[in-house]
Amino acid sequence: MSRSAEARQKALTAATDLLRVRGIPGFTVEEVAKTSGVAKTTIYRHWPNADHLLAEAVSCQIAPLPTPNTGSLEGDLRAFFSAVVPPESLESLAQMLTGVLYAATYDPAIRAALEEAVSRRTGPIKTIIELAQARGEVPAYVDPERAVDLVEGPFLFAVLTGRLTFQPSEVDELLGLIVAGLTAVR
Amino acid sequence: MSRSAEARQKALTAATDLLRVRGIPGFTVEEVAKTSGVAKTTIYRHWPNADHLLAEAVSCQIAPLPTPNTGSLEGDLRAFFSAVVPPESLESLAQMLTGVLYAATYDPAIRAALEEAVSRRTGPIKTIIELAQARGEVPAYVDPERAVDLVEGPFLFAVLTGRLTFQPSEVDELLGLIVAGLTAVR
Amino acid sequence: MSRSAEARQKALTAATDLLRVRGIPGFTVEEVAKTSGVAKTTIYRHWPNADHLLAEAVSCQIAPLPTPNTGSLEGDLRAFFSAVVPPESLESLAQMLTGVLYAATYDPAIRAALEEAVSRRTGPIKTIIELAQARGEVPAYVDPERAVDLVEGPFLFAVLTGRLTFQPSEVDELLGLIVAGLTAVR
Amino acid sequence: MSRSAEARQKALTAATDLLRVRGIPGFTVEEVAKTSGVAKTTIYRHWPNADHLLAEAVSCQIAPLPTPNTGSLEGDLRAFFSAVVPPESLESLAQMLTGVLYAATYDPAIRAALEEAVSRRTGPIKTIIELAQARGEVPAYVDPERAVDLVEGPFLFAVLTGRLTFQPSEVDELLGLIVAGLTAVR
DNA sequence: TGTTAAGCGAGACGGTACGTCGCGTCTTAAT
DNA sequence: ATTAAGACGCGACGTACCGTCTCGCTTAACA
Repeated sequence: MSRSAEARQKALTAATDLLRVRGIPGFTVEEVAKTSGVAKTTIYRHWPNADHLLAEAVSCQIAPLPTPNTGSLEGDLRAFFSAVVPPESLESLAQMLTGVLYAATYDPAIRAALEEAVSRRTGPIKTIIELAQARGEVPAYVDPERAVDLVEGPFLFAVLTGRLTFQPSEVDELLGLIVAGLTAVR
Repeated sequence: MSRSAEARQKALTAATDLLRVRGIPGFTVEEVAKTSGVAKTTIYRHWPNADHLLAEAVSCQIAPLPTPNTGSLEGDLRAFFSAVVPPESLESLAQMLTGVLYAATYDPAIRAALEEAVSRRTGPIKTIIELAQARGEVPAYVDPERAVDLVEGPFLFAVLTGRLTFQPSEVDELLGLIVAGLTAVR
Repeated sequence: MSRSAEARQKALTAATDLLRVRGIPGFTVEEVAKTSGVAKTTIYRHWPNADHLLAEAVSCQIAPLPTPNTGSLEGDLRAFFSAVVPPESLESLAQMLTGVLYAATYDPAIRAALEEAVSRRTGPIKTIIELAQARGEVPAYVDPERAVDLVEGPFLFAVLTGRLTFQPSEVDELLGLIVAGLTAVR
Repeated sequence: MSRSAEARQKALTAATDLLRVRGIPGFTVEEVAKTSGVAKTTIYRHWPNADHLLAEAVSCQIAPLPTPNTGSLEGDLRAFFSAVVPPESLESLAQMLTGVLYAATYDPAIRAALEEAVSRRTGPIKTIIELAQARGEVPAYVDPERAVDLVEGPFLFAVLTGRLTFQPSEVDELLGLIVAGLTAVR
């Protein structure tokens, strides 16, 4: 690994760790520099400002996602969410989510990074929907984009408002409503 | 109005204006003090820190919400959303939302204020659901809490990811899916 | 003493000490802040930048100067220089002098401060010259400004080039030449 | 010219130009490297640090000096100073002088270089003095070193304090006093 | 004439200090 | 007793140069 890439990686790792341990309020370029052994200057050579580093640190905490294919919409979604869910703490998840969502509102580059990260989630979901449409489970007139809103939205809302504990029963209930919405023919 | 209340009001008004004009990144206690003519000290006497002032400034931008009663679930929801929606700019809405959501993750008081604000929205929706259940439109076993997630979530998600322009057709489509989900009997 | 003046004084004292101990290369706003207990921000509230603080620290190391009146030019100058001379180390004197002289070349405000400090020295000398002219020791056509150049210059040059140890014999010799120059009638 | 010498020369030329155009505050190894096309690494291979490069850049702006021989002390000195004087701007002269004088205070190598440059001036002057002593114009007991202080000092002082415009009348006046000091028998 | 080692450019790195911004606290004088 | 005014301590920001460190590539001298 090139010298440059090594420094970058060390900084990013330290940033990710720091983020996990101290959360966004404790996330500081100065601290990242100190713990990583990478000079602050170098960090700023790789990221234009603290928020960008934060965004990448958040983004690289999002695991790569599977695109299950169980044969039914409900099975696929259930598989997807059971694969995705479990962060150590929902609160720190909420904090990171909101922190980055916020930063994205005033920085186009962060917004772009966020979109990329989001699409890593929405992509599989869209595929799931389209497979279901191919099978006839979901009517063809349903716009997959909106379907994604319907699938992701309720979970996001529940997490951000702190009203979801991600107990299986809750997830089941939500998924049931969502699947019903998608499969009902009108 | 008491002298104290007057200062508080002036500060809050200035804060709200500042928030609207410059957004969260430009929202500063120092600036609020300057534009309002209220001393910084005084502001800190009324709010424990900047985020609390911000939270209140955001919260008082949220208009009081109606609880429509059109006789059908779809009608009620449509009425509700058409009454609520369109702020000047979706972007500034997203910014304020994320900003406060973020602040709420590390400050319990703000979290409480946020919950209060959120419940001003979720309350009417819950009522709408319960009315629909009373009419038999929505099965009784549906937990109104989860129903609220289903109703609010998709819109929030679409707004935060910048994928909703709130054109009537989009809103219709989403509402269609949501209503289908809620009314389907399984 | 007002709070503000107190902070200023503490910073200035620390700056002066630091300058004496570590010289100009070790003179740092950050260090002044640390040793004085005055916040860096506050230092910058009192001085526009590091050089200005430096200039003041130097300037306040220059003791107030007497204007002797012994009745003869040579006696006056001898008294003046014997009162002024002995800094702990000629090297640190040279360093401070050159440092400030240099800073003055690119900063008008420092130049002004320097001029003030210089005039604290040139003033008494000019007076000495004028007294000597009144007594007839020095011809009337001699411009006191030039006379000051003649009096101060050789010492400055010798100090800056490190060729003066300020042994009495050296000083005597220089003063002898200077007095001769001033008193000769042409 | 060897490849190495060529790079050295290019760097030095660029340094000199940069110094003339932007003065010491704008004098930067980085900028020298950029404008000269010589890599920073190479520059550091030729000079141990920025100050040494600066010193050499200054030093090579000092023209070689004549040792006039007009037959009289006053004539010689007048010839010497008229040959030397007028740089484009006295201010930039003062800046370079003070800058190097300052650097010399904390770096022995620069001090040595400075001494060399200074001696290029003091040498001729000393010769002038000694010739004058041989002719009997200047008493034998005068130490040529001190005489040099007397000759150079006033001009240096006047330049550094910005009180000399080098108009002929000023120079004449100073020279008059200096010559008087040197030739007076006591 | 081919080989090799010294020297070069390019450019990132660790580091120190800079000067700035905003926070939340504190003091003082006026209302 | 509460306010306006404004300085303060603090922590982090992002920047500028410093002097160092690989890295390939050139080039000149030696085999």
